[in-house]
Amino acid sequence: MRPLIHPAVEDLKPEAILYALSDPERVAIFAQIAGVGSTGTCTALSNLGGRVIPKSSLSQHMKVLREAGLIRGERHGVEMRNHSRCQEVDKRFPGLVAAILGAYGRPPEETNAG
Amino acid sequence: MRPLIHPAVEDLKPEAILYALSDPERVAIFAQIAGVGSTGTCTALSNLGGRVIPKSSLSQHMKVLREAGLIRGERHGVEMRNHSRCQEVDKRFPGLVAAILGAYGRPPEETNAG
DNA sequence: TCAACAGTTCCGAATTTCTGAACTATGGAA
DNA sequence: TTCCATAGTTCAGAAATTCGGAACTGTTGA
Repeated sequence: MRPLIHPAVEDLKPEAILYALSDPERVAIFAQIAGVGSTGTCTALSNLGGRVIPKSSLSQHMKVLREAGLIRGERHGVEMRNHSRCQEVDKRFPGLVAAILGAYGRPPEETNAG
Repeated sequence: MRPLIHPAVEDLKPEAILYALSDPERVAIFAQIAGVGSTGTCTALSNLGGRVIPKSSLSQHMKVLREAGLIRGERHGVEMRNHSRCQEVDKRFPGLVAAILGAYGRPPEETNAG
């Protein structure tokens, strides 16, 4: 198992963030993680919006979000807990994540974006 | 030659906009078009940032930007003039384009974004 | 009618994405 | 320890997408 990659704030790339959030399924995952009261485990995320996401696909989605710098994953025993890095991203690219979630109709006030 | 497709404001999709702007080459093209004093023709856009973009690739990039609703293309005689639809997009998704261009280090004040 | 020009479409090669199957890592029970 | 269950990752082949040279379309002017 390779170690997880979490880019430093100064290494965040707009193109990676935009690409990660150009997929509605990843946006749903990210919004869930950024939302309040989510455990952010893959199990909790595998059935968003009615479709069951295969776990290999979900793992790839998480990797894309992680390597874009949007979420941070930490192993806790057998499970992985994911939480958003909105505040760090917002420091680097002010208003970006909030504007994107807003465009998708995911009000930033339900998350910690912005 | 198929007619050009320009989605109506109410049909704009965030995922298409994010995808279109997740490629730095397309961002450079879009910023050039959104910038002041650009003719917006393909010829004027084929040599941005030092690399010569093959014209078939450029045509595809323009199509992606057009169908995302970010630019509008109009035939004028033999050439195509492209101009940005920032103001329309901003009405639908306030602050989105400005935040994205800002993240790429393309100050919105040099364009008509936002 | 012809040539030049601006851009589009075609199509094969290269790259990327998707997902079932196999695998790794951790924790708990016996 | 050994075995099993759980959570997620990695592999690998199929499907889809992207890239770009060549051929093409449509317009203008000679």
